[in-house]
Amino acid sequence: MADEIRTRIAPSPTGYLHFGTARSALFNYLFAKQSGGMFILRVEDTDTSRNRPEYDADILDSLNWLGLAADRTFRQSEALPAHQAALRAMIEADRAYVSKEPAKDDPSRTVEVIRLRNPGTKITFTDLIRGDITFDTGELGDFVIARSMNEPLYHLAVVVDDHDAGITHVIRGEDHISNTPRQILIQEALGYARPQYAHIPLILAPDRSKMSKRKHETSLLQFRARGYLPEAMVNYLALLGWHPDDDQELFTLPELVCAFDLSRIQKGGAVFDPDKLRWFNKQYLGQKSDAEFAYEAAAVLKEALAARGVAWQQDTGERLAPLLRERVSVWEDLRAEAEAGEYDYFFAPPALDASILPGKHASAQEAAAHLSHADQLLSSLSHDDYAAEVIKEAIWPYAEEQGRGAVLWPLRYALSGRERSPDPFTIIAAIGVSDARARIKAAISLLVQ
RNA sequence: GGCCCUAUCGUCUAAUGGUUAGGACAUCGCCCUCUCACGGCGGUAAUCCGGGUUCGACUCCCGGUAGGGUCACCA
Repeated sequence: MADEIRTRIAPSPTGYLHFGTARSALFNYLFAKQSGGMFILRVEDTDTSRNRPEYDADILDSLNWLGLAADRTFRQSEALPAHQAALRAMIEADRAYVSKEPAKDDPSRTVEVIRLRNPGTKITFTDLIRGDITFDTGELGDFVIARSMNEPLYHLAVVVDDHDAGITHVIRGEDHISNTPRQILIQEALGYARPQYAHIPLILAPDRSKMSKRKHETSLLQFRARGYLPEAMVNYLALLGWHPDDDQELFTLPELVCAFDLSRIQKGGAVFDPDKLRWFNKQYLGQKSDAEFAYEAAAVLKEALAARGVAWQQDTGERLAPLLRERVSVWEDLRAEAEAGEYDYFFAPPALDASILPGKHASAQEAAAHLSHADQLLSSLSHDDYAAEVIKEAIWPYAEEQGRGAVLWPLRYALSGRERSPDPFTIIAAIGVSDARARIKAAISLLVQ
């Protein structure tokens, strides 16, 4: 298919996959897929001094995790013969030449590098996002395209590989704009057709500088480990620099494929906003089935509680997990809260502070009386395992009559030992009636002593 | 510094000559409520500056200013 659209992403395995690269991958994927084209991954592994196998694996893992698996995968190092052939052709045609010059690291030694014979023309290319961009290539000089016949450099390798793979559209970060004229010069020396270019804006740090691995969290792996969902990542990244023609914000990957439009990509850089990512993550967490959510929440809780030595009870855990639905945006939040002891009281009686126990609406005496009455009401429930609604029905009329604050605060505090927590009925449903009554009795004795 | 790119609420953005400049996140307030969370309702908040062009500029042109990118025998 001569007019099939082919795009590519070309990361180098010198670090964990950066989410800027992930967004480039997403845009390339969307653009190719919406016309039934091909999305190609080329691992640029020619810098042997900086490559690491684990980074190579991480690129693949991360792309798969996002659902952006490539149709074909290449390693740039495999294309050395093609690079050499291109170099020979250029030298033969006198579009490049071997230059003997002092070595950079050791000027006393002479080396041979291969330089492009730069015609120094003005190059204008049409960027699909920014329009025509013109460079005067005379300023570039006869730049080096290979360290030797066996060591092609970036610009040469990119041009040859893109050509050989039949890449029709180069969609990449804005930081490559100034690389484009060099690559066009090489294309012209080789007699290759020019692909279409689209330079997408960069993802910026809050100070509007380029995100750096040093100062910011940029690896996709890290977001995954913190409990972000791939759907949220994809959705957020898509909207960072692109916008549909209406106000829709929630998109699945297939929906993005349909809605995506290169011409609606923003020109200016976009500041990464963790809060909005969290919001997206919450939306997708909310779409999980109850069973799936509870299973994953329980796993996070269990691990965190084990770390602080709190004995996990499976039945309580299973009743607690669904309650977390509206309280979690990202799994790491839940983990952090659990590790800080926020959920201990579901598994062990809390320590109580007698001065807080009565709350604002009741004296110590009144609170004790209310607790005692609540205990009595609970005693009418014959077994342990009731839904929160049933427990509420048992206690609510009394609370209405006596003042909700006066009854419910002491009750809730007696059960949780916390000034902030879910409502008492929910807690009782999770820990069981008999356990709840034991805590209430303990609270009463604290008040009357 | 040279070259290149960019410029709408705090942030992501909509509006491609005529809108009370719209939406989302964040934020604030109110409601719900024993507390927290969730939810509902509402508010604050923006066209970088200066010139043109035009009956009319967020929108087009020019000039400033600001920010960013890039200037390797790295990718």
